[in-house]
Amino acid sequence: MTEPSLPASLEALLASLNPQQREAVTAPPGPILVWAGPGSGKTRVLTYRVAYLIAAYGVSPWNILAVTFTNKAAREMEERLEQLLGSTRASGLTVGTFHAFCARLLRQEAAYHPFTSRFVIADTDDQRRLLQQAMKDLNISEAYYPISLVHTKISQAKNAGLWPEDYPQGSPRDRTIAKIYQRYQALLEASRALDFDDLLLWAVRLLSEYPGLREKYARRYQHILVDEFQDTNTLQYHLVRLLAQDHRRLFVVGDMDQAIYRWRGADYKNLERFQRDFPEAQVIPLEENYRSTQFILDAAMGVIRPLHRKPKRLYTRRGQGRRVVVKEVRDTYQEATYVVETILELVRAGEARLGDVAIMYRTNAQSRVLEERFLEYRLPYRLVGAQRFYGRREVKDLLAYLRLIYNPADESSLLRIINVPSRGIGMKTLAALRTYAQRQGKAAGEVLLDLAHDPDAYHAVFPGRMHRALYAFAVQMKTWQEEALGRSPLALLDRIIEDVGYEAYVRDGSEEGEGRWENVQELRRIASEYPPEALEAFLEDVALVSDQDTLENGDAPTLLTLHAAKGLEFPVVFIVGLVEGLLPHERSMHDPESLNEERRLFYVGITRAMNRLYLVVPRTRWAFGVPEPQEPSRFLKDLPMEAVEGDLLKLFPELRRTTREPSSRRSRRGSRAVPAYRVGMRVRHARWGEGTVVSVEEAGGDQILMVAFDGGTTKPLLASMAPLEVVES
DNA sequence: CTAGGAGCAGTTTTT
DNA sequence: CTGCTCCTAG
Repeated sequence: MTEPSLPASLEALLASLNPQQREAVTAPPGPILVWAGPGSGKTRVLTYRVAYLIAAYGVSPWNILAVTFTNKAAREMEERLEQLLGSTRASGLTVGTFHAFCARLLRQEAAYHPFTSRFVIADTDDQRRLLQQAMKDLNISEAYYPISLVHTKISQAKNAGLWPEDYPQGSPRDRTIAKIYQRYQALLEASRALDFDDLLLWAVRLLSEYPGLREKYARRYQHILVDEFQDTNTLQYHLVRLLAQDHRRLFVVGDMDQAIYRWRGADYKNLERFQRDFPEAQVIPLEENYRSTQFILDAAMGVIRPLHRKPKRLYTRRGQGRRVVVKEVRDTYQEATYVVETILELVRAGEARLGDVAIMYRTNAQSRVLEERFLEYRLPYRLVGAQRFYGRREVKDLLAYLRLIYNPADESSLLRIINVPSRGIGMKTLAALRTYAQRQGKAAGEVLLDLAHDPDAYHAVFPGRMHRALYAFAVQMKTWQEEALGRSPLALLDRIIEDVGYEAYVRDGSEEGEGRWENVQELRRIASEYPPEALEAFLEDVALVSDQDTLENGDAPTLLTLHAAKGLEFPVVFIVGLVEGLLPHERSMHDPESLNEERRLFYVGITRAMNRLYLVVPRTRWAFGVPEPQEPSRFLKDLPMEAVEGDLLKLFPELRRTTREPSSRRSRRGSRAVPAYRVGMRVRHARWGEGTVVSVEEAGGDQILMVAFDGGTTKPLLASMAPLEVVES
């Protein structure tokens, strides 16, 4: 490509970037890896990069694919580009999550897979249901193979790109899981449903198996950009590589320290894989932080420090700012009170508005106590979490109706609502229907449609009472399906609510019933945003909503998990429940890699804060109604004392001594830090000469090393004390 | 077939 | 303390 000529508007835009950002935005098309620290303006860089490609190189938006981590991020990028380029020049761009992109591809290319374009996306509930069914079919006991375990195993296999026939057959257990996996896939296929992982798995299969198809997409997407690359999984990486391997115009942005989705198959090693597959890639770091004040960055560096050989540098020009507050409280109730009272103080002092504040926690369950306190104080709040809404029974019921109308083969939706509200179709009737359907090789929903069409033919199949109950429902279903064409999702929804008497069913006079009815209204509101004929889009969107997508604008504090906080920023951040067992979570404590991930999660939380950061430690937590004493999180010990005020020393009296020791690891800032030693490193000792580190044991913030010196002796050494330097890492 | 009660098990993070 | 499954009586 020739040297681009720039419109004046773009010149001005580039002038607003720092040199590293500008380098990333204007780098000649090719493989590019941007190492973006927190708050370094990576969203801006991504957006401007797209704008630059369009404006400077004349690339058509049609030829650009940008993969974002959430739908919200996709929407924001589109809006920003429209502002930058005008809606005409920005239109035609493909932006979205991996899942959304794959779903679109699979609808487009229905000829290449067995699902037809009218497939539904199986959510976690559906997956459980189908797994249950699969195991029942195979006579496998849930006692030995808990659904959750089987689900995890299968999901992991899929995310590694393994089909049932590829599943490792090592142990008897593996063979059993492979069998379940196979049956589960068959059930999905019969329901014309794909689970979340299938979207990726099938997309990658089609692109790998059909070179023509791959070329078609690779030719269309001449430029590919991927955000949050450290959290891509193997399949996603394959997908990107399939599309970019020829033209190699692949722009990825990532930060290993923010890798927090290993548990769902993400692998930050994809960053290394990328550099191996695209050795000519230009690597551009974004180092300056524009978000946080220095004390907050110091805290972040302290926490992430043990994961690095070399200390990580994060710097800002925003000044030191206020110290990070560490607060010890008696229990989670006092914790909630502290959070609310502190917010009120900040607001009263004019230091923050309600909407500036975020409260982050490790597990969703922790939000409850906080919510209660907000209600008590009559303070508004925003709760982030898609499951919170879309997981509700009434919402799932109504969506199941819509899904069934869209795809009558959708067995789990049928099972869900065929007797909700109850219409006399019980276990017996249902069993008869399913047995018959199975014998006919049809889906139960399709049998029902047929029954509605020709009831007389079924008198021999279903005895009197059964026939009547099934027929009544079948007719409704058929009517809805005929009406679905040309109707808007909202109109259809209203029709269903009306026909089945869903309002009376939900509003049983209780307060809870009113709450559920409100949820129905909220679902109607969401549906109302879709035009006629948009049932498919509506169903797909609600299936793929991310937590962040539910974050609305408004002047109220935000409650969210640390995972959901990724990519966001807030002037004031509280991180609550900083105790052993929650952060790090007890289920992550026994595996070093998971433990590191918990540490990164804390790092992500800290780096969301712009001006004020509060870390709260409740010393008691109620588990199953019983008080449990809590130990403060081990990660707090890594906070640099100078950046912190409050109860840190009260929580860890032993830190007091350590600070005074000039030779200790946590010595004064600015003095040479002791490196984090790792097995295999080459080191030089003042007395013993060079050697290799053969083992490392973490010990109270220090390391005990065994070093095999080249002279033949092996010595134990304390990292902070020994006159050691690293020769080669 | 439904409703209601007793008894039970269980808490990570999410597309 | 919850939310679920299982069981029994109408």
